[in-house]
Amino acid sequence: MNIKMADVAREAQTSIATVGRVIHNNGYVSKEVRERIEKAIAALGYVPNQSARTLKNNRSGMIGCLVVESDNGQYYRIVDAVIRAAQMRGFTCVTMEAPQSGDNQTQLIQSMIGIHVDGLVIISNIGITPEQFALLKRFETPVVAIERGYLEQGIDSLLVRDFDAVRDAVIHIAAKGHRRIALIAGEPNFDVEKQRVHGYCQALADVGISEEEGLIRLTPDYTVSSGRKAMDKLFSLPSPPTAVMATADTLAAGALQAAYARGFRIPEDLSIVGYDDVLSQSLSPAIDSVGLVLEGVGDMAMELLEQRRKTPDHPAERRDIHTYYADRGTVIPLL
Amino acid sequence: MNIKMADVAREAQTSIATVGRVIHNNGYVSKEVRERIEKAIAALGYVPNQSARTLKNNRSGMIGCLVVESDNGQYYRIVDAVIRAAQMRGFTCVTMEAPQSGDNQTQLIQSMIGIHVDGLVIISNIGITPEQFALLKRFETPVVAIERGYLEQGIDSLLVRDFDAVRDAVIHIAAKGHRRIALIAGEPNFDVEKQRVHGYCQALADVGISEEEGLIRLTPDYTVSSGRKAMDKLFSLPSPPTAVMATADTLAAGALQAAYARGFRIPEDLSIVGYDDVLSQSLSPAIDSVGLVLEGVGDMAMELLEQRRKTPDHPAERRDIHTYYADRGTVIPLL
DNA sequence: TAAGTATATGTTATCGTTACCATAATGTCA
DNA sequence: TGACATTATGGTAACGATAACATATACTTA
Repeated sequence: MNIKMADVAREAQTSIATVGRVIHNNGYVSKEVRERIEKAIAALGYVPNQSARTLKNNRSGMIGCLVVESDNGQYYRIVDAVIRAAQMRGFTCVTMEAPQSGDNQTQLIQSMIGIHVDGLVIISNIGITPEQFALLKRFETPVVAIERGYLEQGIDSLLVRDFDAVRDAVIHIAAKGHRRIALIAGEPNFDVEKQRVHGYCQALADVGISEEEGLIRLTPDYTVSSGRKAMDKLFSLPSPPTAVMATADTLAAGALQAAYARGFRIPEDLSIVGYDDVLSQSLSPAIDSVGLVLEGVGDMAMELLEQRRKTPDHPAERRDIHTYYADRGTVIPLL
Repeated sequence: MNIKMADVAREAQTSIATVGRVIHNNGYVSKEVRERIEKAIAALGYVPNQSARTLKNNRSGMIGCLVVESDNGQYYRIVDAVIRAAQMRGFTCVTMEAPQSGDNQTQLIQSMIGIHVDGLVIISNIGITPEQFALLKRFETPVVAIERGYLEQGIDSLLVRDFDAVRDAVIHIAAKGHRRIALIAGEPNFDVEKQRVHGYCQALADVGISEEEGLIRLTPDYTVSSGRKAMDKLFSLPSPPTAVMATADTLAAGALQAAYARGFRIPEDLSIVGYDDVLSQSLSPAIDSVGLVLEGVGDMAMELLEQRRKTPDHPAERRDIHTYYADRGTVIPLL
């Protein structure tokens, strides 16, 4: 039972065109007719057919959100921010998830084009191919990338300054007198993780500590048990670290488990800092962590899309997702 | 630059109808023409216009996912399951989030109707009004509810057997000899939480322990700090509990912090069980928790929608989201 | 050979909304 | 009293895909 404008027009004894004027609140409509139409809309429960509108207007009111799966699994917080920001501006968000496979992505991007999204947010740390971007360009779909950048391909990107965040955190640790600072990180296959490892190294260089290979543990994934194993390895070094920086809260949580298993106390026996600030306040004790300021992320993404829509040939822009350091007292001065 | 079937037809020197036959792989098409058309589709980068299809077919290929915000904040895992299941079946998922306000929901539901979703999944623990359901019914939109049920309103519902899960967990605790078993739960304003509290009480009755008001702590929210405060209160009882059941991992995490702050050890000094199994394996020690089996949830939702579409007047059906008990050894026999 | 069927292709009304165009009654100013 | 806005309303051709219908060969089979 689909009510359309024609039904409303009949009910209000007027024409489709006039109903359109009331709905869009433009043109001339007499008070009486307007009231009759409004009454008819309410009575019939008329809801505009979005497909017909999209077909006619070439604008769908939809924003696509393409998630290429990443191990660190924090993406849903970003998706959430995007959905909220889109909704706030009257857009609807369609979310699609791509397993890492690859060619499947092309299909999903075609679906996005098919439903004629007014903008596409890509959340990923693995590659979208140049051909895929070309496809999007052909359909004049504004695109913004989050987490991993594609600036060189002319795509506006919204990135975390992972390098700076880790560097600052490690400098903070060193400032408390620590000299043997370990790093537990994921495999630096992805740009994000490379930046973090690099930030750690830079910090050491900054404060004049020489890098020591044994203090860097790269795990195959971001699981708690990987963190635990990494910390175990660190503890069994001839001279173990007095502080540890983990590039994920899950890894830090594992490190904590390893420490407790050996009867160590936090932070007395080991200073520790996590990353993402998603688990850290739940641990015992709540630990320091680097968090992302997600409030503005959705809005920034929407702004970039809007800007790109208006000026499609503007050079690609990079914006920062800011970080904060949650100090919970788990980095203490070395005795 | 929008390529349509007419463009493909021109390029392949044939008619729109024949292009349609190739696209839908039905009717008769000669080998040569088919090849010409396929070549043209690839060359032009033709992508079907979904809006036009929806308009003509009255099917959008979209599933709506309406999230009415709940405090416990685990909803995104369910959304994720729904998105995956929808995608698996060739559907696209549009997600909308409703703040608890209320009337805003009507607007979102109208949007869903406007884009002509083929089915709507409602994830919420607060109310959708009968009028809103009536609206959906008028547009013949199949609906399935997750987390909170609306069986009495004829809506298929997918529910967690919270009552049984908590009851079983508490019985498990009691079986180890504990008699003073505390409960840390949220305010039972929502059905979900009521069920859990009720499950706890029932378990005590089952094993012949008399309920003791002081051992039940209801917190205003599900934050870690609320859990900590609740546990603090429990510890300051004249005779504190020897075991505690929390209805959220965050609450359990808080309880753990409170225990450590007093120098207690887990599980030697306090047996503990969490809920949701989302944080618990990251804690030190990893604690027992009740988890949800989310694998099948998306599929069940899709099945119910499909069923409802085929038989709109079938009586409302209830299905269970199963739970599991993750035993990590934090419930130990009472000495 | 007539009748029927399998193969192959093209024409066009329809879905619901929009926006441009036409029509016409009234009001206003030189 | 024309000329021209202003107000008010209605008709209809797109948008792109679909499927019903029309048409026309070639191939069987009675």
